[in-house]
Amino acid sequence: MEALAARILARHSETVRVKKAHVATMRLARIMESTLALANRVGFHSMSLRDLSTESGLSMGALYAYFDSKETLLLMILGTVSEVVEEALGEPPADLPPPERLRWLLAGHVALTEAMLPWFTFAYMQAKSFPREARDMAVASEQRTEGLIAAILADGNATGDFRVADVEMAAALIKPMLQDWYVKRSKYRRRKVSAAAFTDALMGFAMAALGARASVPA
Amino acid sequence: MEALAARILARHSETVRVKKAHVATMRLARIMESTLALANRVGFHSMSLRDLSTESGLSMGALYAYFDSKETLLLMILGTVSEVVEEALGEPPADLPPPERLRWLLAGHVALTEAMLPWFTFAYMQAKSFPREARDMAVASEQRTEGLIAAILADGNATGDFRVADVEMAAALIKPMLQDWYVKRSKYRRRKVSAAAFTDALMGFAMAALGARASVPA
DNA sequence: ATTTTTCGAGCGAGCGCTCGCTTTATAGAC
DNA sequence: GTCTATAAAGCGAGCGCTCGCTCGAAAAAT
Repeated sequence: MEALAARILARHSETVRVKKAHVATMRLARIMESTLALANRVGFHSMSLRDLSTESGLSMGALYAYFDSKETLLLMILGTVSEVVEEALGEPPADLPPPERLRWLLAGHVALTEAMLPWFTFAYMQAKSFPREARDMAVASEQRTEGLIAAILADGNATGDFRVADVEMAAALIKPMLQDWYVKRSKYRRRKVSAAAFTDALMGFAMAALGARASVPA
Repeated sequence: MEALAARILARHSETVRVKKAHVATMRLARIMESTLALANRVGFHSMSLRDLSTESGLSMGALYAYFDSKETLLLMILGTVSEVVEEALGEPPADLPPPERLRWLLAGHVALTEAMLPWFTFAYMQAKSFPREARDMAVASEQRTEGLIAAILADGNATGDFRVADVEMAAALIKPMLQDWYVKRSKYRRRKVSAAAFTDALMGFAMAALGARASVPA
């Protein structure tokens, strides 16, 4: 969490008015934690900054030393999510054959959303009904993920590992399944499905649908 | 739209204070139209009743003759959606073999969400961050859909049409693909994917993943 | 003439955000 | 170590404004 706060501080150094980095990082971490908890409970829009003040233990004035508007607070979170996704999944290992590269991507996405669950649920749920910039950022990040899937499918068609008629459509169908892991997290928790079990099921489902010649070992 | 308004009137006859049915139906239809348009643009919570007053052409006071609170307005929409889903898809034709019954369900769901797109996007996007009753209603409706899929898969396993290891998991993966049609409607519109094309792609994808012995004709 | 429907100014509450002030941390002089 | 000057960080009442909602009166329908 503090590592993520440090990233935010680096990216928004101009709007954060607190000068000592270690203080700013610690407080930002607490602000993010409180914001995610509150916003995922009642929605970002319904979360008042007085609520956030109470939850985080900082005064109204102190909060505004870390962001200059509620929208900036929103962009801090969305920016962090898309940045982390790009870093963790943006360059699939080209040396792996497509089926294993697909598993790498799916497993990585599941692991990442598991580790940063409140961040991803926030980005998915809140971004829709908010200002242009915020929504564009969320849409771009989703398209990026879909593009990563499509690229692997196209490669797999070329190598003969997959037999996919419409690469874009297949990627468009795989992505919502992948997202379901964090969008409907409580459903899988209730059914006691582990991250590994979900990844295996999704991978098996996708491989069969993609006309893969043989299944890939876990 | 007026047919849907008539249903709402029947279900909320106690809160609607306007007595003449034809007046109430017409106004309710306009209120629903305006609400869906506004809420899908800026979010239900951000939509003020003054906005709704302007958009619908009714005064603040007139609006409150049709619902007693903003939350009731929300429940009117969510209730209509789950009611319509249950009526249209609640009883799959038992005489069809499982693969064709699956196609019936998927095609029906796509057609229904296509015909009532703003209603479904509203239910999906807004319900999350709202009062208990509203959220429970949305969750129950989604579980119902997933249950309908699972029942068909189980039947297909019994007849030998499908070879599905985990029926619940397979249904859990198919549903988000199905929902993607209306949740990400603009994506498919941009790519010029028709409802029929989407249904075919989804059906083909699912059948392959379910280990079906042969494909089903459209 | 009476009921039915619509109207919109107005209410109190709560919103995002500001700003004059207090408290806390830091650093040089002795 | 102690004192003190200065900067850094935090505070919270209060601003202007919009919100959901009400209600007495006007308008329309019967």
